[in-house]
Amino acid sequence: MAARAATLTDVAKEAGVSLATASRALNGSERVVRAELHDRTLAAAARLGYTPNAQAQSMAKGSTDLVGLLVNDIADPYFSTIAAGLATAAEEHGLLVMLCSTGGRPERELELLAALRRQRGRAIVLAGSRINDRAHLRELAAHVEPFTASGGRVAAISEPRLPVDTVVVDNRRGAQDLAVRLAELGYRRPAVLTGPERLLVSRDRRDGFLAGWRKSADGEPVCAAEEFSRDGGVRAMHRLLDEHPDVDCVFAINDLMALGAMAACRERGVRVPQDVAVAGFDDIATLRDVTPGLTTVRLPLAEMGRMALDLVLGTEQEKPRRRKVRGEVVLRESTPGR
Amino acid sequence: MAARAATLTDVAKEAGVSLATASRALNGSERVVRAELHDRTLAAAARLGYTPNAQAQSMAKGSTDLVGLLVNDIADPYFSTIAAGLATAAEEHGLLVMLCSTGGRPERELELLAALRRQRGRAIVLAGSRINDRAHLRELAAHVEPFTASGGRVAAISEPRLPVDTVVVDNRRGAQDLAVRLAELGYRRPAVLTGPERLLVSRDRRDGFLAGWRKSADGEPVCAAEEFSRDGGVRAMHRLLDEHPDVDCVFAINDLMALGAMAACRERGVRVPQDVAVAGFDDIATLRDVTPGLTTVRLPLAEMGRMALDLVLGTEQEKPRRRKVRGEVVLRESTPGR
DNA sequence: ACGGTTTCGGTAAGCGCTTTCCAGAGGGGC
DNA sequence: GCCCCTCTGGAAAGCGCTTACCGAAACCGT
Repeated sequence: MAARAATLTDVAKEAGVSLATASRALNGSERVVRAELHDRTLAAAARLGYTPNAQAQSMAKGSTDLVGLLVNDIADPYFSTIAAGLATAAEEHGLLVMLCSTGGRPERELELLAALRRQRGRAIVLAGSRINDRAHLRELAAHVEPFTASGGRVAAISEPRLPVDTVVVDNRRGAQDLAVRLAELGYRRPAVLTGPERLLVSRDRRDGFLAGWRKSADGEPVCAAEEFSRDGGVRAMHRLLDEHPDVDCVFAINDLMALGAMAACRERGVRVPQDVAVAGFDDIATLRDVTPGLTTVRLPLAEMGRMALDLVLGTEQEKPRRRKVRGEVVLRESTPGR
Repeated sequence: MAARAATLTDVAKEAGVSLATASRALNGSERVVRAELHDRTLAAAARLGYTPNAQAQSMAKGSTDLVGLLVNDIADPYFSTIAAGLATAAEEHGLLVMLCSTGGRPERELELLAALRRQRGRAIVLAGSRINDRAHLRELAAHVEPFTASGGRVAAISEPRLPVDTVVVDNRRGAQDLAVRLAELGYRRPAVLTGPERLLVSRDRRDGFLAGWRKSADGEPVCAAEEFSRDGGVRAMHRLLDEHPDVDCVFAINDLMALGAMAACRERGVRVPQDVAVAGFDDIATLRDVTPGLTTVRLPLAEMGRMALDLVLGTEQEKPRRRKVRGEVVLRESTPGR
């Protein structure tokens, strides 16, 4: 049971070669080992069920093949799609991903960042939304700085608040485009279902929507803030319908909230889209088949994961790079127009 | 830039204490260090931005706080929900999760298992569906055996095909229960949309359904096999409607395929549930709001992740343990009955 | 006051690898 | 026949930590 795992020393002994030779035959590459010894070593390794100890290897080499990924919630399709994209890219580079879920808790984000730092990964990707909190941002930066200073690389997928390479989602612009389209479709009494104020995504999307709307139509959108989730969408929509039963279209800050909003409408017998139109943001794949088809702003989520890995693996630049990602409005049946 | 990260030796020097003292003050716990030296060390560490090197620590200690999780596809809500459950449990134990996505490719599964083994994690959880392939199963076992032999722990979430602790999903039973309920609801011309034959989940659910059906009604269900995904569901449903336009209810082997099936119906103007009823399996959270509400078999996915971690962290038993998970039929509007 | 027991720093031996450096063997050119 | 070079194996020095083990100092009871 607790028989120690076979070590390289064991293999060397078993094969009757030196430690150095065993290492070269099994893992190293530069130096050539005579065919006979080579085979003998491999045979011995197989016999003992030897697997190199990655920890020891990376200590000796001074580098790892780990990259860390920090997300808000891995069960959220937004993040799991990003993670999948990043994982695919990581595979191509022979890297292993350490995926950590913060649950949106800032303290936990710091803890996990520290843990990732301890692991001495080659790079870390921060995929959660930044929150509007100077103190937390400072602490984050305090972790990031020494990591990058000692050769680690960090990238973020979110708002460009950290001095690191960032895949910036143009949330304002996407929401603005959507607002313009909705106004063009003839809606006149809009509402916005937002997440918590401190979440930058939420703020940016709302502000973008407001800006777009003001540009193209009269009437100020009403807002309802709730938790950033399906259930938050339900609650926000109920409140909205209580307080402003006359709205004719609703922009939910993400698809999950939009889903909740539609569910709330169903509960009350409010018809979508006849009585009220609904739109979301993200274009979550599993939600492309809801009925009525949900109008949304498509984000290339998997691609964003890949981009972040590219940034973090590319050669370091003087200044943090910014890769902008634009969302594309996708009109579906939930907003047929008036 | 590439200035080496601060090491414990640096800290010790900076604080004017010995390496041992620094180690004890910062990481070790047993031995007490006089308050003055303790503070001096912490101050020095802070000044240098020191972070312990987890690799070195675990080499020295001979144990890690890593647990590996192998899934088929992290973008699939089935797996991401399991992953989230396991991650939550891992957090409570202070463990870090290395999440790897195999993409359903058996070779990749082996590669990743080897990689995880190299990392010398404390435990590994295999969450993919087993496939019906003796050779592959043997290779898998060949990796698992030496890992467990040297003190590593392994658990699986799937079919009990591997000699390791397993969270067994009673797929047959769940599908059988569903078949019985559908028969009771008065359906008479059933069909099954399955995934690839080699996937055990797929086979078990289909066989369970067939068994349940035969028990409770006449008429043999027709089957259509396709890829295990939303798009597979679309294709399977189209084929089914071409070849057997008279089916009155369809059981798709998972919710994603069911979603595809519903989409296919919509494309053709076939009404769900009036013309054909649809049911799925898993009860994916994001799909609970599709319309019509999808009848399905609920699996406690997050809980399963947690159970797997418990198994793998619990004390080792002589025999592999099996924790059975039953699915619970949830009837919704997609199967109102005839 | 003295042996025995704590208490607490420090020294050094690993943990499992990689890699530098050295040495011996063999080969080629003159 | 000798020197120099190439080729390949092995010895050993780390990589950054933890943790026996040792020894000095402080403290106890008698």
